[in-house]
Amino acid sequence: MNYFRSRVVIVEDNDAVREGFSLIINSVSKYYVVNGYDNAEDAIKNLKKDKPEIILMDLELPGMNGIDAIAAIKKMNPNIDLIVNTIYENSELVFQALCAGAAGYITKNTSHSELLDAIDEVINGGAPMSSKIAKMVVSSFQKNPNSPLSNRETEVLELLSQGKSYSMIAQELFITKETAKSHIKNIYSKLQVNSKSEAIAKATKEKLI
Amino acid sequence: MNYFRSRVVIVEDNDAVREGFSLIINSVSKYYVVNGYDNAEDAIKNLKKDKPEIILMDLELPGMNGIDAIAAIKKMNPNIDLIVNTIYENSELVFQALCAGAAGYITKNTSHSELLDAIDEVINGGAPMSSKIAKMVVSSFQKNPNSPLSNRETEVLELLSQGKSYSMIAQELFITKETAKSHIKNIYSKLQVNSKSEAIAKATKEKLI
DNA sequence: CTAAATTCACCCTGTTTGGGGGAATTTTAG
DNA sequence: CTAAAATTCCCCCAAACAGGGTGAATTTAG
Repeated sequence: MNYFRSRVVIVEDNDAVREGFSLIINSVSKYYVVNGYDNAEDAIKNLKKDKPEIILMDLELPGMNGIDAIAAIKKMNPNIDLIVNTIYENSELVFQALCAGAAGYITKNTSHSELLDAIDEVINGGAPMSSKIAKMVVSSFQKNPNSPLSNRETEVLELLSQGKSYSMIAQELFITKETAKSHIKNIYSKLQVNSKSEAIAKATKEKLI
Repeated sequence: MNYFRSRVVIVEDNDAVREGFSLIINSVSKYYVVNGYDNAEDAIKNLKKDKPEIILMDLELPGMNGIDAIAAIKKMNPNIDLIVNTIYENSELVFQALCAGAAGYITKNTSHSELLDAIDEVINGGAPMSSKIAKMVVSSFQKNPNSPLSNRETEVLELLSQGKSYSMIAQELFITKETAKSHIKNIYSKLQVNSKSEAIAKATKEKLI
């Protein structure tokens, strides 16, 4: 009778929490917790046997950390959807987890029904996120409004970041190469860098472009 | 008695849809639709008078388009939260809207209760997104698994993208400058580019790094 | 085990970039 | 109106980069 239930694996080092999740998830007929692990290594070792469609993953684990585990699992089987479930709302961790391949990221203050909603979401091809996480993710697209660069400088930097040379930039902006160079010099001085790629790196990091 | 109700403005060119939204939003005591517009220009003109906390914005509008309107409104008052409400699930538009400053993005097949939930979400500092949109946004963080580059080449490219020079890359990887150069030449050939910044631009676009 | 791919290394030459100046005109903000 | 910022243009020189070619040791995949 488990033929039509989605297979879920839980990786969570706190036994009480892990067993709690199991009960919640098994309480609905759509899902079925095939196994729970208190570390990533064991979960990975049994991947082929467990054949989960979904993994609920803690980040703070003994031994291999959750981020590396996500990358490893995604490499073994890209079809598995991983939902991070952690106390951390630290932006570094969130982006690392998503880059590693997490499909969703929910924090531990989530209610039982929201946990089940999150699983429903990934099953339906969505990306469940807690409120704060979603905000962080969306904000990461938005430019820094306090850019030290002038409009023209930003325009030049934008073209630089597209891989354009001085002369190509000059052409596109209908100015001479020397003027483009002058803008670039000013950009370097404002950003305190001294090369194209450094400028692009810094501008990307600070969301100036 | 409207003192404690959040002020909402609706920008939507379809009269029936706009009036429908008004009814739904006004049906809950937390919100209050101060005004509805069938174009962005009028909405912007009346921003100071309307003083909305939230704007529900269509993208397909006569005259100024929704993306530019979002940017303009955010520039005038960064505190206003904009929720895009559109039929488009096109990735270009989604990212443009978020880059312009949208706090949320929901598609038009959303139910009345989900619309109200979305407004609740932004009020609480979240970023409401339809399922597909959230997936697109999260996927945008993930690397392309079919990179033509070798591991070493990816490593070199990563350092390039951080603004490092040939010699710095050589140092960090414990190889000679000439070897680093050799890798970079191979990268250029594989990506069909011929400069650092072009390589970075292409690699970023194709999510190779 | 063999072929292919990756990693490493060197040389030479021409182009692009970066750092140092200086200077005029137009816009913007107080 | 006026001072500051932004935008435009120019020159010279040194350093970094790109393109060409060559060759060998080491891993990886079939």
